[in-house]
Amino acid sequence: MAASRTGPNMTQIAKAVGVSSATVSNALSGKGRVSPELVEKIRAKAAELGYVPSSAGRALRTGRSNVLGLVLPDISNPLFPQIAQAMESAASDAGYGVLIADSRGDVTTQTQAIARLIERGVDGLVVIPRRGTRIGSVSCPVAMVDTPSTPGNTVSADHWEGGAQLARHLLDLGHRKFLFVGHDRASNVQNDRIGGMKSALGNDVSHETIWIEPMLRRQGDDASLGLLGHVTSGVTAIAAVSDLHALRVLTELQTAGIKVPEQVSVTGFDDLVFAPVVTPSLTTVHMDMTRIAQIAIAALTKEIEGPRTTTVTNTGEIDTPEIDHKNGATVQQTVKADTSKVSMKLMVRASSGPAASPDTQARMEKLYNGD
Amino acid sequence: MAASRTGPNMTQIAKAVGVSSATVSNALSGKGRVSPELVEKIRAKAAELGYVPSSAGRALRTGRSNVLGLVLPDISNPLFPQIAQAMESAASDAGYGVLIADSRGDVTTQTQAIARLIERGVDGLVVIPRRGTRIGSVSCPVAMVDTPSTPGNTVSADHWEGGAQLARHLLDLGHRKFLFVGHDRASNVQNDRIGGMKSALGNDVSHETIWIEPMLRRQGDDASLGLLGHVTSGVTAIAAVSDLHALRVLTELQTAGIKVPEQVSVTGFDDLVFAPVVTPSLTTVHMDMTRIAQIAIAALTKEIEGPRTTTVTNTGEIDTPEIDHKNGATVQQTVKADTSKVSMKLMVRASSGPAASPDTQARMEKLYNGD
DNA sequence: GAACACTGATTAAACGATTAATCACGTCAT
DNA sequence: ATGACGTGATTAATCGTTTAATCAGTGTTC
Repeated sequence: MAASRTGPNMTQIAKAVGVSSATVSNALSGKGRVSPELVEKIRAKAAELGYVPSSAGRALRTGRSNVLGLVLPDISNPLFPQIAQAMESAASDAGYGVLIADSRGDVTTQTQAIARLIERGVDGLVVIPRRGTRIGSVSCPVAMVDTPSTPGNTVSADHWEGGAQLARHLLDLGHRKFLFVGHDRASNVQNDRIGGMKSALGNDVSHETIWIEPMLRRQGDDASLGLLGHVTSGVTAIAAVSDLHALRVLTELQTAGIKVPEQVSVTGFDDLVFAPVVTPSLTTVHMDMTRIAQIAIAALTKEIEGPRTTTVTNTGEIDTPEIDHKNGATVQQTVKADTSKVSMKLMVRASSGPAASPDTQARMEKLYNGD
Repeated sequence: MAASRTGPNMTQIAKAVGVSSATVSNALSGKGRVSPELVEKIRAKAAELGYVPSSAGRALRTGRSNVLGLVLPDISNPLFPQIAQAMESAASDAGYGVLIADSRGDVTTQTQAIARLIERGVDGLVVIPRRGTRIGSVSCPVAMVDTPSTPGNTVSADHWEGGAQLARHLLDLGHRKFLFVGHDRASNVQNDRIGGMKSALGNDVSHETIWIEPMLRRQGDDASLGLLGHVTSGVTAIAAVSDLHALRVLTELQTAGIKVPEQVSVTGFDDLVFAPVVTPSLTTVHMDMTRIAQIAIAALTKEIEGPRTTTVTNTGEIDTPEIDHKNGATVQQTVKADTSKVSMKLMVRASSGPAASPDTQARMEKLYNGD
């Protein structure tokens, strides 16, 4: 039950062409000194035989697998498809494969998942941490994607500024009484988003925040959020920290007979796949995952291909100046080494509209309640 | 810039304990003949030094990478998280890692993605094909996950039977006029689901099918589905082929002031993450992805670890009888070698209810239209 | 014309784990 | 006592690629 390799290897090509295997290696990689004609001949023979380099052999020799690990907090997160797609694409462009690991929302599992990836020999990790978990020291470069306010973050969307944009949009529409809907107090992302929204509000604006997760835990998964009460007391804008929760809000309001956006505006975050297809389509804030992924991958590959070989062995300089000439291929943008944030994009759709005046509101309410 | 391995290797352990590296290998793998005391000593030393086996070295020698490739039609598919999670989990239990590849909905890209995975040395592939694409011959075992009616399918949910279950549920509630909402005529999955639903209907039941994708192409992405017309003409049950489309239907109806499920029942498929959290919560049909993944992975690992080493070299027997004693670890259920289907589970929630009688319906309609 | 540089190729040694073949040694039966 | 056998370990080859070191030529230069 030995190695079940199918195709030919370098030695076979070498024999077929009549040269040494080193020459084949040099010809195919373009590294050593090989005459142009020979390069062409070797290329042709390799193609003819359907040669596929053995990643195992290469990995063993070079010490690099050209595979990155993607550690996800909870794959069932609806934002995950976007993340995975963007990361896979960026990694693929940079010549890397992506090995996934799901931490199922659990910190212990996350640690195990990371360990498994390391054992598989990944060259680096992209970690989207569970609720701002710190990652213990690992033996390979790590890029964290969380929020700018998380220590150790490498790159992320500027959730705060995205929140501010959204709030300004709602302010412009005349809204002065806000309800923020969060899921989980411990989430850095959610706190940033709500913080950003609050920061844009003036003194004449009132706001309140409710958290879904504790409500569900107390009252069961199908608990009502009691939005009707808030609407009756004058709230005209409900901003959820995710489209998923915005959807919950939207349908709860619609079932209660409240018109969106005529009576209440509803907004979300993330621009999930369903945001444009619901009625009314959801005003939300879009993350440029493609760019985030590019930056994360670029930061990682730079560190992998750069000088600092292992963990923290060398104490001295941290600067890595002379390595930007070789990767003129994929990501052109400058990549801030330390931590960078990518701005979000407001997507104005149909679920946000002018604030109803208190009069209008009272009238409509009467219409619906008193039949 | 040589290999940047961090930890110790077998030779170092061997030296530290005072034995040969072969003994270390045997001790850690439990394969050769090593005295129990020595095994313990080697184990201890390995743990002490923090030994992590080199997957590259092992892969090179054994010819197996212990990595599987997961080829997805379109990562942005909202069902993908479930798939990826289930596959990762099943693969991980079987000792395999999962390398992802996105084909971005394109057949050419899919071929390239598969090629990249092969180059990375995957031991097998799980392919969720784009619209029943046939996979060209590849040099490693492949498990296809599509529909039972697709040739070459390995395992899938029994979409047909799931559709039948759902239709029976709606029939039991008294519905006699159905509207099916599909997205794309070319999808095997969607055809199976609709076919299954139709198969359960009797002669006294009328039904019609609309397809979203052509409508969007003609009228733009925010096109209305014109559901109001169907409802006016007596449809009481609208069954979409996916929760995503069911959500579209639901919110369009709600916006039009039609009560769900009082006037119209709405159902979906897939039990996507938002299905339980919208109001009314969505009646849908759940896929047992965990089981599907287990079967797919088991089929794959069986073929990988089994006798048939490469592609189609041997013409004779396809039976592989004597290899079921060694995998008594993870998946206990018997795995049908050829093609197997996993039954779906009806999730009855709030969006489906008793059919309104024609009278009731007319009355409610009057109430809403004539105010 | 001899030292020298340059070019285009080869040699051989890794990388780390696995494993068939072998060996030393003690036990046991004949 | 001698050959057979079993046990616990070692030896050495192998997987396929990369690369530093080396080498044989061919011009070049003073």
